[in-house]
Amino acid sequence: MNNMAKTENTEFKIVEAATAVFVHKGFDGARMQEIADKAEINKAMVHYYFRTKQKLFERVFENVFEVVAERISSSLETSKSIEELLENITGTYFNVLAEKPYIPDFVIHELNRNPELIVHIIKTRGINQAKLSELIITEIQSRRLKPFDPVQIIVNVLALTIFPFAASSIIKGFIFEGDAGKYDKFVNERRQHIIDFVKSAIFKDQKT
Amino acid sequence: MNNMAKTENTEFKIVEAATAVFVHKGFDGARMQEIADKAEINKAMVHYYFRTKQKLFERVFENVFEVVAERISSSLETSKSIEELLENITGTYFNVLAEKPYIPDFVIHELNRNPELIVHIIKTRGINQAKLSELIITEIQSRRLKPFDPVQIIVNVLALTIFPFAASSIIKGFIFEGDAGKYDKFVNERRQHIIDFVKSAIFKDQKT
DNA sequence: AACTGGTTTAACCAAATAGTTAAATCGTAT
DNA sequence: ATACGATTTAACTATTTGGTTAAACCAGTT
Repeated sequence: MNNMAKTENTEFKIVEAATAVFVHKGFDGARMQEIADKAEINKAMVHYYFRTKQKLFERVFENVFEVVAERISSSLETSKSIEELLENITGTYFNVLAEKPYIPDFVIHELNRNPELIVHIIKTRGINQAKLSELIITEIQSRRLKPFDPVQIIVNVLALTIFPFAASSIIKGFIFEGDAGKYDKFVNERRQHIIDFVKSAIFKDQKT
Repeated sequence: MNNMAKTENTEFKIVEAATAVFVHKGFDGARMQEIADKAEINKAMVHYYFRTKQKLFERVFENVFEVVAERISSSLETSKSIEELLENITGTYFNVLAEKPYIPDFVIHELNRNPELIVHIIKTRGINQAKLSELIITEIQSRRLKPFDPVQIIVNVLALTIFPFAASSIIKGFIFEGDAGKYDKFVNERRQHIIDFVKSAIFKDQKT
C-alpha cells in the first residue's frame, strides 16, 4: 500500500465535486468535465477512479441517501410516544433539509427516471416503517387517536415536511412573489406548525 | 393562407410528442430525434416549427402548466365555503394528477433547474391565492377555525395532495414494497382522507 | 541508481446531438 | 399548365460528450 493518502484524497474530492454537480443538475444535466473542474483534477482521473458516469452517480446517490436515512432512523429509535416521534421526525427532516434543500427534488427526480435502480440501491437501507405503524395503531386502539389509516398519517407527515423544500421555488415564486425573507420566515415557523397541525388532526382531545 | 390544416396538424403532432418526451425525461434527458420519431416526422421539421429545443420546451411547459392552472382556478371560482373549497381543490388536483401523475416531478424539477425562466412563464397565469387567504382569515375570525396561519394551511393542502404523486416511486417502492395494487388503493382512499384530515385539524368543533 | 506499481496528464477518439441547408414536393391561385 | 410560397426531406455540420490510451510522474523498494 503506497500512496494511499493521496488516493483517498483524490477519490474524496471527486465524490464531493460529483455530489455538488449531480444534485443540482441531475444525472442528465451533469457533465464529467464539470465534475473534474470542480474537483480540480484531470477528467481522466474521474474515469480512472469510477470508470463510468453511471457508477459515479450510483456512489453519489448512495451517499446522499445514506446521510438522510441514518439521521432519520436514529431519531426513530429514540422516540417513545407519538408526540415525541412526530417532533423527532419533523425536526430531523427540517435539520437535514435546511442544510441540503436540494435533496427532495434530486431523489424524486432520479427515482422517477430510473425506479428499478434507485429502489434497489435504497432497499438495503430500509427505514423501519413497521415500528411506526405499530405505535400509531396502538394509540388508536387506546382511543387517544382518531381512527385514521396509519399509512396515510405517515405519508401526511412526510408530505407536510418534505414538500415545501421540494417545491421551494414554487412557493417562493408565487405565494411570496420572490421575497426570500418572507419565505425564510415561513420555513422557520413551519417546523412548529406541522407539529401543531398534525396533533390537532389526529388527537381526540384537542389543545387549541 | 394555403395549407393551414396541414401546418396546424404537424405543429400539434410535434407539441404532443414533445410533451410526452419532456415530461418523462426532463429538458436535459430529452432528445430532439426522439421527439421527431414520436411525431412521425423529420427532425428538421421540429426546428422548422420551433427553431430551438429551448423554445419548444417553453411551449410545452406553458401548455402543461396552463391545463392544471385552468382547472384549479375554475374550481376556486365556484367555491363558497371552506369545506367546499377544500373539497374542490383536493378533488381537482386528484382528477388532474390521476390523469397526469408526472406533472409534479416535471414542474418541480424544471423549476429548480431554471427558476427565473419558469417563474416568468407562470407569473402570467397566477392563481388567486389572495381570495383563498381571505376566506380562511374570515373563518378564523368568526371562530369556526383554529388560528393557524392561512398560508401554512394552503401549503399543507398542496403538500398533502401533490406529494404522493411526486413521490409515487418512493411510496410504491418502500411503503408498499412494489405492490402496485396496494398503492392504487392507497391513492383512491387518500382523496377523502385528506379532506377528513385537514378538517379535523383546522375546525374547532370536531367530527370524529 | 534502477525497478516497480500505482497515479496523473495531455492528447485523442467515436458517438451523439442540436441545428443547418439546399433541393424536392405539394397545394393553390392565376 | 405554370408559377409561387409554404412545407418536407435527406444529407450535412459543428460541437459536445463520455470514454480511452500511452506516456510521464511519483514514492517507496532493492
